[in-house]
Amino acid sequence: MSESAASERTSALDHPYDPAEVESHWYRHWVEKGYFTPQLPSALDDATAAELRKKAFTIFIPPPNVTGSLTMGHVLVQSLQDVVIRWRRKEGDLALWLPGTDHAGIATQNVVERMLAERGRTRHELGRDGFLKEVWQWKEKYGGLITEQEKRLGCSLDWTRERFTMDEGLSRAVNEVFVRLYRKGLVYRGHYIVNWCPRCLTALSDEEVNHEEREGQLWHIKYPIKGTEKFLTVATTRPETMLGDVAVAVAPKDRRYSKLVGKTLVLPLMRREIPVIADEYVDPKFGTGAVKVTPAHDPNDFAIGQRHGLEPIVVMNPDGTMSDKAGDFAGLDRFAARKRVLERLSDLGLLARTETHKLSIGTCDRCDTIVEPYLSLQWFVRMKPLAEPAIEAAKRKRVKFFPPRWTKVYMHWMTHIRDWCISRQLWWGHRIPVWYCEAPGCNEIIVDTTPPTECTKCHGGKLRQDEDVLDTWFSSWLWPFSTLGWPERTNDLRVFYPGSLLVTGPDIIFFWVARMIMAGDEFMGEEPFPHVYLNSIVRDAQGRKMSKSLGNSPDPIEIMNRYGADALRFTTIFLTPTGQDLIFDEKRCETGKFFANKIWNAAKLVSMRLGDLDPTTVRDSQLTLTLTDRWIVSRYARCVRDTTRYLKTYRFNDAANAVYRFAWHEYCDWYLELVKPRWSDEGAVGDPAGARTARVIAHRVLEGILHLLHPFMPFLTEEVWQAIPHQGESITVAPWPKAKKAWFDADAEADMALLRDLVVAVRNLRAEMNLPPAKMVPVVVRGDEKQSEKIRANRDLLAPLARVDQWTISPQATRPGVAASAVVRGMEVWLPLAGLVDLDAERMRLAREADRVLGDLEGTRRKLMNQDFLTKAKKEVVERERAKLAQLEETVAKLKRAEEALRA
RNA sequence: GGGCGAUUAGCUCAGUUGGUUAGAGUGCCUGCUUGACAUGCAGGAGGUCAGUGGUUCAAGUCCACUAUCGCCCACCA
Repeated sequence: MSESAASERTSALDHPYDPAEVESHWYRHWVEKGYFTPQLPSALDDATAAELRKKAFTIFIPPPNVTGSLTMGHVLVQSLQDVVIRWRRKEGDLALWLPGTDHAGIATQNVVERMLAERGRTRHELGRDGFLKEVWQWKEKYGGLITEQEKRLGCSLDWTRERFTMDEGLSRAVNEVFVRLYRKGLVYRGHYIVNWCPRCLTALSDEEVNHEEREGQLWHIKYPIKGTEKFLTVATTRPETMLGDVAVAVAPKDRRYSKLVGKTLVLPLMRREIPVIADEYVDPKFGTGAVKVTPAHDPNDFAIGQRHGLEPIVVMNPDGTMSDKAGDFAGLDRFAARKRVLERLSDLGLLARTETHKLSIGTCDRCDTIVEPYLSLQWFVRMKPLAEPAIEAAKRKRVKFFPPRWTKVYMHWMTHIRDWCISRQLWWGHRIPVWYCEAPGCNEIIVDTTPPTECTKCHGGKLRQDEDVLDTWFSSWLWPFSTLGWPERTNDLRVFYPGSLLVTGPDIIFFWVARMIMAGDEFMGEEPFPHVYLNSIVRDAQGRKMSKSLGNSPDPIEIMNRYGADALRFTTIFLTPTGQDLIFDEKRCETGKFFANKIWNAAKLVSMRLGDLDPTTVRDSQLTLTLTDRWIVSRYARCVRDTTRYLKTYRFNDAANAVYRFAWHEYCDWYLELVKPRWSDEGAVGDPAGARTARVIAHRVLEGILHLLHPFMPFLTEEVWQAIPHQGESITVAPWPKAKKAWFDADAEADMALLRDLVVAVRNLRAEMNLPPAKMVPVVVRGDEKQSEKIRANRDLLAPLARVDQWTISPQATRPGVAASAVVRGMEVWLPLAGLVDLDAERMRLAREADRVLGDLEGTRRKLMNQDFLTKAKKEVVERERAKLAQLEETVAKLKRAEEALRA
């Protein structure tokens, strides 16, 4: 490398670390270079496809809502995926991370309707087409916000393959799936009780309803028995539904009521005559043992009604007001009606009593309105047949969950699966591909992927498409293959399906994960991914889930502005516990920022000291490794091995931790400090080979750290890597480090541990004695031959770290008069400090230390006196205890001697 | 009503198949403008591992029960 290049290089790091600057330009560069876009040949024969398939590593992003903006939850999920995909890319895989957004039917429609409301308009004024035009406009304008934020975060997504669930291609897949399932008899239409949101005015699936336990009331109402003065008392939590009662049911074997079965009651307030029937469903022990039957407003009652041939009466309108079938109460809101009904019953003396009662209440996932069980005509998917292969997949471990406990949650839902209500009374979404012939008397239903021009039966041209759209998740569950071009057998589909990993929150296991597995099995014959990693839920310092509505989620963009995207990513992952929730506090981002700064400065130091040496051209044979070099190389190898291993098992925080600890506390704190004297210019004069080695090793390990850190901190690592000597055009695509076996050096690690302990002991003594750091001290060490030899050989290395100017090291060394002392690995270490030592304080310190050791010694001694331990414990454990005992006894003796010496 | 998870330093968490003195980050205390970094360096204090009982030579780790907190599932009106 030339002079000028070298100085240019140095200047790149020659200013303080500024994340905003570092993160401002790389993303565009990466995208322009196409690093995130795996290329396939346009003509792809099967053999080549199979080859590429082996190299492919695919992650499908959980598509965020187009209405969304980045939350801390997204930051965590996206960062985790980016870590994996960047790591796999560096490992040489054909890595695809496919981006996109979800049209989010209800959520988006709500947002746009709110916007219209601000302009004083409603969607009904605009009409269906006009409204949809508004939504698309809105989507064009704001739909890109979250994807821009993903770029800011550094997500290495392939934007050339970006998808939206309402894209033409994905819509085709949706229609195809609907039609196939219909023809297989797995999609059907019918009148059933569904969850109805009176605010959103649509049906919901069971998963879109949240159940909350609330304190409510159980009202006991007296129904007069026709032709008598007597009553039959029923209990209910929703008295307004009595207006739609068509019967009262009792348990068949309930003696109390057996005489009443078949008799007629007069429904209060409605004066309708209804029968008393017997049905197994009724639990005689609950309430009064008599149940009012309202088939149009309760799923159980609906079933009872069907068994007994009772006609349901719908007493409520879709918006939650009472219908014209509700007599005097028509037009009242359901809760006003409830109050009124109770008042009237009370006036009539028909309210027997009221008791408090815990009940679970269903609310709309989107708007929190209390959901109403409501009889209506909807489309459903028969789920049992789809669930079977998906259950097998988990049983046979073709799909594995991380952490594994989520498997149970998945299995429980799968084995208790119920049919999926997929029609929504909305405008924004995939229109159901069903047409009804309007020719008089025809009634033909046409289900097809493309709009028919005439009736298949009567050839009439008057066709009306079903008004409803499909549940948002009906497109999301196809995501892993619809995004790749299915139903066409595209090259992308052949190479990238199935994917490799899914990362998502446990809250959408049912909504999305389970359904994707079912769709994969059904339409591709193969599960969409072998591994599902469920990430932590992000909570605030008080442990509350971070959410928009609570307003307790900080804006990630602001955090990035303050700390940097790298810091945010690193911190989030560093903090996320495997399988537990993440408690996030913005201030913690300092961890990441300070670490980035540390790396920056270490690189600056190394870069400065390299001078005009280009370490990438130096061969191993030109190096002469010292103990320090061998040690850091060995520790580095360990770090590479550990980090890679943690990534493989999705222990992301451990991976981040491993790099952090090694880079900071081994490489910076010890290695760089240890080599400083060697690679200084003076050192180079005396020992040019040694100086070169120190520079090259420092550079190599630094570069290795950058590689390991790159998935976590992409911007910083690219900037620094580009600023130091390197080969290749981007760290993004430079190979992931491999730990060579030969790098592991147990001897070097053991020797360094001894030297480190000694340095720490001396520092410790200095601190206890309140010696200023500038003051140099003499040190006397008495250890065995081997220890003395090691220390003597490396004393120049230790001198600057321990601030020692004069060493006495020998097995025969003696106490130098008045001294502070310590025992390290059996070695006695003295700081001769006549006049400086506070004798009393030092004696007390030694006594305390001896006490502590004595405690351990007692425990060990007791163990070794236990006959059972000696005979039953493993031999090496006993041996270890014996060695420990000897060592402890020696240490105590030495400490005692030191203490006594101070008495004299 | 079922199921799951958590309980280890002031705070947030590690702690593999039981086996040296239970670790890390952060916070706290002390001392340092040591030519990369005060976003730093060095040193230190701080824990009866929620409780009880059991298995074992040996339990933070395995088993049972209890307590507290959190989450999920469930059509008792």
